[in-house]
Amino acid sequence: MTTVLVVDDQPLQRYGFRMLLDSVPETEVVGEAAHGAEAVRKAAELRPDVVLMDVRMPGMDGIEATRRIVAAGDRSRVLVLTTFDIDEYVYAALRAGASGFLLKDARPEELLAGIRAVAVGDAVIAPALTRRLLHEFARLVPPGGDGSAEDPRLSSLTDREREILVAIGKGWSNGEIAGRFVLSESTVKTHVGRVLSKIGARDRVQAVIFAYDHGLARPHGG
Amino acid sequence: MTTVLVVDDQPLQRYGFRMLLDSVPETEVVGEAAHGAEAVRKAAELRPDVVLMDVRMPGMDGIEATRRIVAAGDRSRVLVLTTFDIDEYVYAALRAGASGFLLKDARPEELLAGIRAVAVGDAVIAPALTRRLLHEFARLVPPGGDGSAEDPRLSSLTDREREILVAIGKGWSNGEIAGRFVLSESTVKTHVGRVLSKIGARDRVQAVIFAYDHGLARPHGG
DNA sequence: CGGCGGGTAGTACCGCGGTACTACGCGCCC
DNA sequence: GGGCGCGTAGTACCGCGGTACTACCCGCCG
Repeated sequence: MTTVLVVDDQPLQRYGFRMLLDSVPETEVVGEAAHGAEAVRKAAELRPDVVLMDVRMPGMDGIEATRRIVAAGDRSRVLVLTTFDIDEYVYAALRAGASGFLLKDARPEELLAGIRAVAVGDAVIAPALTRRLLHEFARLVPPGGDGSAEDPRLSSLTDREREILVAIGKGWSNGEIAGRFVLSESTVKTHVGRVLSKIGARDRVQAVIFAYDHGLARPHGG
Repeated sequence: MTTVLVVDDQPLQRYGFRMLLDSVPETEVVGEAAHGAEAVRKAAELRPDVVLMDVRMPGMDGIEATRRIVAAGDRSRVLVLTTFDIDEYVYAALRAGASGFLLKDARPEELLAGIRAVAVGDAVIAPALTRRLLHEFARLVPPGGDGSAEDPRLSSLTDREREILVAIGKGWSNGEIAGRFVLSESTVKTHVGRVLSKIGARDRVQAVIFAYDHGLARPHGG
């Protein structure tokens, strides 16, 4: 038996969910909440297996409520529902720790399957959203090692030049690079010049951008 | 009617898929391939709506075959199947352009639902994999704009300064920024100087790095 | 042997970038 | 009114960065 907390500011919507979930033996609605604050409170009190969370609500929205419920660490999984598949909602919800994201136009069996999956620790994403999520994901995953053809400009760099480019990507000045690599600044300048010419960059600023775009430099966040 | 090309090195496995897919009216297996090279060839020849692709195969593997089929641009969608949910497979497959990734232990209706979704342009991920994918995704998605506390250095920037920082992140020179923003170069220098001082960067190179690390500049790939 | 790619190093030149400082118009608020 | 934040603009200065060109050493290969 999977216990569910239904969060939505529209009573009729909550009623619909309750009818659906209580109509099957495996799920049971143990509570309802009309806004984020109430959701957080009831989640802590009722400790449901799954929280069915609407995004758009007056006061505290579903994203913030999700963040707090997940942060509370009561093992409740949050399945976010929304009418609109706005990208920001999806990313924000996932970052907030949601275990799933479905559209309200999902068929009943899809919703039930989603709740089942979430309840056992899996995650679900509406197929229509998955496509964009994957596209975004592929863009974010660092290239390399997966066999995809490397940019010819990158391949044209010698090992040394690649090191120099990485160093540029760290924000080091020519003098700093010379120091760390135990080289003369003249040599560094020679390398830098060759790197810029090979990758088609006008100056080291564009080289940094190139390095980031090609995975030679990685965000260190914060 | 959805046409499907089944790719697997094991004849018995192909037989199973064909039986399943031909047992329902909405899908039809129009061809089979035993390895990557054959898959690429037959995909170009038969132009199926969906390619059901095994990962592990002798010779050209499913990933490389996926890459080539997608690159061919024949509008065939690739649904990758594997027995093992090795992370690298998933990421590599998605980067290769696969529209979906399912485990072979999926229930028949799940597989059919997956093919349906892929055929109409959506994407599917096995729930068990989705969880890890989301976790990874949340890690990769840059902070900012989603409610999480923003870096105080970033918040201290005025709107104008933020625009300037973005422009720096594009690799523009002061002169170019002045031209595009219709400003004098002096003004740009003033802004740049303030930006550098506020974010604690020594020069515009480090500003670019800051911009990337904080999601103000985004890779444009390639 | 000679040639070539790669790494190292130097000199000379110039311009963009960054800093310091001043200045003014504007909207806002006490 | 006076102050303040913000955006705008200017002048002056200097140094790092980028370019052009030359040069030498090393390992490899035809």
